[in-house]
Amino acid sequence: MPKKDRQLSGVKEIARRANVSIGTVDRVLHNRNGVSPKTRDKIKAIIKELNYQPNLLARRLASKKVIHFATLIPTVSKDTSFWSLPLQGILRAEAEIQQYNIKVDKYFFDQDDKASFVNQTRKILKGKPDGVMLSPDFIDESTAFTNKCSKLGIPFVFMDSDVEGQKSLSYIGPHLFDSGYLAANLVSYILRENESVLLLNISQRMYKHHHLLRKEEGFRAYFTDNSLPNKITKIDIRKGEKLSIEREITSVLSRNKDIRLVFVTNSRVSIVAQALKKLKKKYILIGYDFIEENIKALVDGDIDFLICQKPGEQAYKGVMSLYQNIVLNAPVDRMQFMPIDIITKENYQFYKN
Amino acid sequence: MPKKDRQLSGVKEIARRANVSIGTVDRVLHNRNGVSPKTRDKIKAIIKELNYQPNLLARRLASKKVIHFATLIPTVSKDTSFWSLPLQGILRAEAEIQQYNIKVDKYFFDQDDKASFVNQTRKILKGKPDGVMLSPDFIDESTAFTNKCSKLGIPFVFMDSDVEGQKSLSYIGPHLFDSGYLAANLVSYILRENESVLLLNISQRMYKHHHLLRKEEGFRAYFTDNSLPNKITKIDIRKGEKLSIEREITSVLSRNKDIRLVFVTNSRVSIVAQALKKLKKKYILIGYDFIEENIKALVDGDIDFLICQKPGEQAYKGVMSLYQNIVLNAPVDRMQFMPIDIITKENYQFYKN
DNA sequence: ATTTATTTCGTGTACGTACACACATATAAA
DNA sequence: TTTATATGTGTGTACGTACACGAAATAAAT
Repeated sequence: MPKKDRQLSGVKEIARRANVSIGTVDRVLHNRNGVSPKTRDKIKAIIKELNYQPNLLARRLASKKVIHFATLIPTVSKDTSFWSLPLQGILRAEAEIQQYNIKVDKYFFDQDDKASFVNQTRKILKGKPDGVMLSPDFIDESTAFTNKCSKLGIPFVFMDSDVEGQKSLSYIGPHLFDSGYLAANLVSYILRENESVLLLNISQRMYKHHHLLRKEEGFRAYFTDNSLPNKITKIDIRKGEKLSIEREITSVLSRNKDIRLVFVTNSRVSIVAQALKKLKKKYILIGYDFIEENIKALVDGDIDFLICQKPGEQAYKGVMSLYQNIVLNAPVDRMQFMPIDIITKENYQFYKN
Repeated sequence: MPKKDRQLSGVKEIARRANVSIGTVDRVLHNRNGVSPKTRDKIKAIIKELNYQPNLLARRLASKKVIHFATLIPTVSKDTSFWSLPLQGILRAEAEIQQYNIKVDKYFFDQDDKASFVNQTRKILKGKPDGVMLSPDFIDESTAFTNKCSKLGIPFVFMDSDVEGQKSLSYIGPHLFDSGYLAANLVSYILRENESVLLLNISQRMYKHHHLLRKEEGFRAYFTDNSLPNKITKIDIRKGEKLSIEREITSVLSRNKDIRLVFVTNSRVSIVAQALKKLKKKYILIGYDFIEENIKALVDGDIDFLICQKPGEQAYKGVMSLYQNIVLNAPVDRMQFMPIDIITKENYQFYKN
């Protein structure tokens, strides 16, 4: 009886009911030609009637064709090693699903070169992938790209940062607002009433600025929600070289003697650490991301807290979400926010990414 | 070359290297006897060397044996239809995975009868399931049960409520504290300064009380965090019958004329709605759960807000998590908090569970 | 009518694993 | 020495689907 149950669907059963061979059923299932309209309609009707759901495991096993995923992330650059972890996550996911005849084509772009991004998206489309995961750093260009994907029926997921309004399968990354909010919560425990905060938005890249703003919003929201009395001094730094950054910071700090805590809204915090080190006064320093330079500064006591999002996990989940959805046809959460972790000198060694 | 790549692992390759047949390899893989210690060791070494990962798709396809999941949730009782939605979620998950030779055995217990719970857990263990999903309503009994599961190597997931400290695969359910916090946020928009709140914990079942307390904590935390001036009057009601509930409520309200908003920490809110209806004064009423009685009261304007957690989704995810982990061997998030939704008269019809 | 295209369909093999069965060899009992 | 019983190993078929190949049926051309 259980045997029969299973037999009751499947190509064989369809073939039996339609008085044809499974080969013919297979042809209509894949919209291949070589089937007369009459039998095609008949088979289609039976498929509908039985509500046939192909066995995805068997399908993947038997299929000759390789499924291609494309990933598009920044290259690991000198000024931040951030992207090496996501790459590892991608590799880990690939190792896991490669046995199912899935290949992950890895594309990289230069964060400072919009053209390289566009260039890579072109290459990706040329490769006709079955799914795409990208870090949509350049918003307009990402939008143009994912629009094309939508048109071509290629599912895509965003990682690390989101572009709202796009029909992405999923977003996997930090909840920017919340992570700013959390940072402020941390700050509230540390700061005394008469002390104030320096909030630093350091980004050469204009297009990334809205990320920082989200975090800033969250940060300020906490202050408002809890009516904290502390002043927040904010400066935007658009330069790249250390020296001018240091100069700006030193200048602000000398003007605002009540500042005891510096909050950097992104991973550039290690540069700030170096700047603060040269000053006599000891500042509390909070910033983002579990990257080499920052860990080093954390160990040295030059950074007090790092707020992290397991970047490797993010990328891993991104690829696996494609697998879940495309291969296994399983639903995937539209929003997959990564947990927000607080890393200190004491616990960083236990932080597995 | 790609063909070879795939060939390079798999039982066939192992067999080739060990100069045995795949049958023998199969025997060591499954720890079946009938293999000489010498060849067994040899094969084991090769398996390790190749870091052989069985093709799970093929395995499931070929396996004769049915995988059994057991689910344990309350029966749909008269006083709350809450559990019909999770049941539907379970059914939906089952429909999706049943083609992979997976069966879901559904067990139910009476929420008012601890013995029935214990009884069902016994039955479950007798059935030797490959995975279990349960709503751990009775904490001690659940702990005893899941401890046995751990000992037997049976993975389990908690749904709807969590028991901390257990080695569960995952918890899928609401974030109780946050949902209370959110409720308070809602309240803060509604209440004027001189008005106050009535907080109602209605539960006959003592063991469920800590759930309500978590929500209450969250609720109060928001008031503290934002230093809201409004008074919170709280009463615990331990009765079951409507009449005495109504009497208690009426009594408190008559004593506290400044109350304009009633917050019920669970799904029993529809009973409160009926009580409030009889009074002249119009109260704002907020409660929990998308169940029939509550929806009706919502439509009638007797409840203003319902805070929900997509109970069907919860159960669906619970079963699917077992599938992910046990069948596909994919990692599963330890904590899967459901989004907290706010339902009103205006949007309830669009709330798909 | 016969040949030749063309359309339509069936058959066989493969994917990687599970498992029943058959067979061989070795050891024990007759 | 023969028969029985372990013990070890190989072979074949199945799971549900994909796809190449070839056969049959039909249509078009001669």
